[in-house]
Amino acid sequence: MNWKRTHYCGTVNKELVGQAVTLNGWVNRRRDLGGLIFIDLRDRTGLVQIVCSPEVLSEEQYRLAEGLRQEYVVSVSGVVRPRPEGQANPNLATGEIEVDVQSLEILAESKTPPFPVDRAADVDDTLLLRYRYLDLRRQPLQETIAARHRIVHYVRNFLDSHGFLEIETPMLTKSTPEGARDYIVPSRVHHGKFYALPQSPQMFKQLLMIAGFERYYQIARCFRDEDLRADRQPEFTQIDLEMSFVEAEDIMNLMEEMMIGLVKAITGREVPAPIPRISWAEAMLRYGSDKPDTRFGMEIVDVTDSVSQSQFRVFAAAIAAGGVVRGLNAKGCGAKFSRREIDNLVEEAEKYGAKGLIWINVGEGEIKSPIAKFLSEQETTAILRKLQAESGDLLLLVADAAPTAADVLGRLRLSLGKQLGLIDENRCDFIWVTDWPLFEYSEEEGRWVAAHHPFTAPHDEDLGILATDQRNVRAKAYDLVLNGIELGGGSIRISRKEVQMKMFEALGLSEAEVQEKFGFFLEAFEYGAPPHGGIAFGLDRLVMLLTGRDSIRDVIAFPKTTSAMDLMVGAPSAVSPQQLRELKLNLKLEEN
RNA sequence: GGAACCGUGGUGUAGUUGGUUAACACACCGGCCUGUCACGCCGGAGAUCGCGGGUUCGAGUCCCGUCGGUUCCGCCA
Repeated sequence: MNWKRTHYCGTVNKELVGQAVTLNGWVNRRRDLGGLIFIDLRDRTGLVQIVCSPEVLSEEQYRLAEGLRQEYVVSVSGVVRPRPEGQANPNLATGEIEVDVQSLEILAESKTPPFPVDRAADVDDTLLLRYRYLDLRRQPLQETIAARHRIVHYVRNFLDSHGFLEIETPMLTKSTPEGARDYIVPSRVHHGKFYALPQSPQMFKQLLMIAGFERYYQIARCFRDEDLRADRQPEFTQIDLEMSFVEAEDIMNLMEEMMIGLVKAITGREVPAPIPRISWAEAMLRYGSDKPDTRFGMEIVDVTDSVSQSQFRVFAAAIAAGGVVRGLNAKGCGAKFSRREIDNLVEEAEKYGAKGLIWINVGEGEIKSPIAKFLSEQETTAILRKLQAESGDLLLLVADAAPTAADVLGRLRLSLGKQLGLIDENRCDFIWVTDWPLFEYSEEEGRWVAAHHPFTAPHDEDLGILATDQRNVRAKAYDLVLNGIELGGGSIRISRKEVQMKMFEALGLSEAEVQEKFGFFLEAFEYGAPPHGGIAFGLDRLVMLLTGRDSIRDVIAFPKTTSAMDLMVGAPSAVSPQQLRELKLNLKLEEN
């Protein structure tokens, strides 16, 4: 018997009635009625019912059919026929027909699976991950992994049609000082020396620009040895690209064309072009976040000017220290919230790092607030006007240093937006956040560090203050944000050596350090580096959003647990003494 | 590094105030069953309650530790 399939299970339909077909697949479920056996046969396209009848099959073949169990792999040949009157199954795409089996072959038996493969059950993750190949057989994961393929395929086609070349870069590379903790790999040939797995192909893609490829991309695996989250794995994939002879505009325009097309292709949704843009400073002011969720309003308003002369000590002290007073209007919550609920908001704000949260409950012609008596008539009126307060509203104010006020109100805004059901889950709100600060101050290290990475170009107008006024240097950097989630970011890079040297100087790196870490890179810039820039998107997060999953593990075929273990293969694991000897490594494990 | 929640037959759960025989459904095994589709009916097997220690006459239950999972903070672009 030839066991090779002529059709896929999920594609057998009425048009094939009367035709002989051969199907391959797994036994999803069997219903043995004694003298008649129904089997749902499953392959990656779906299910189809096959019928084994003693009137058609030989005794030997029927006995084979009786022995079938879940997850057996079989090949069946038979004739497609309509189901009898009233026996159609509307829940099945192939529910109007069935296959009358004439011969069957067991290609592989299966042990009873450790968890049900054929139906949704909330099984312990440990078990699902240990038997990941069985979990992957289930419909939702099959669909997600297939969607991931379609997304990558779309991106490859798009970039190919725009002249990009897919070029691989090394996985065994060099540890760099800035950024995340590296995964390191010992060298056997060079004792005591280590490779690092790339956190991103950043320097390589810039070198490819210097090499004259002009347009590069890569579906690049990246590694960061940091603690995991629902949306963070230690190895993840970036859609990474770089272009020469372009400005930020060019990259953003091309990328929004790609993203809008991708969303259309995968979800069928129309996203209107152009994607709105907002500067980082404005995003922080209005949304209190560098990745604003623009699916709802409730924007933050600065009222510092209105209370600059205030006698109220909390306001006066914050302003005297160079801080701000900002607030947001929780529409209708004044009338709706109990005192208890308002107190919870205060507590929440304190958890986010605020010294306190001032609330004003706006009533009909009067206000209720613990600070009502400290504010002058004019101040109150100005605050109400700026926040467009109406009767029934609840105003929430924070007086603090600008970054803290922004952060606290930004988080409160998101939390209230969720709590009040203001977020329309069906919306697909992209926004570009541009003009990021080039530096941020690291309290831990007591110096300015690169906000993005040290190759990001500053704005031309800010070149003069590069090493003197780090706080106010803006970068030619842009992030693409979708529904409050950062999808990716990039920048125009520094392409002149003297600017790069000034950048390192501003970061407080010594000449020797620069030579040791980046010498090869700087040298390349002496041989004709074109102006260039690029961007990288987190593929896993993108797939997660486009398929509506809520964990990155659902979009990676073989993911790791929150403690960075692969429960299927059992990694990480000990290595043999022989391997350690070759590497000249001694383990000095601390007791307990 | 820190916090919270979870861990009971193969799977999902129940298990009262600590009380002696750990319950239910599905899956599994055997029998019956020719139109099922979460097939049905009858019967059966299957658990040292994640692991270690403690309190107690007695621990699935209380306490401590530990391992594993998940979520969050720190960390991470």
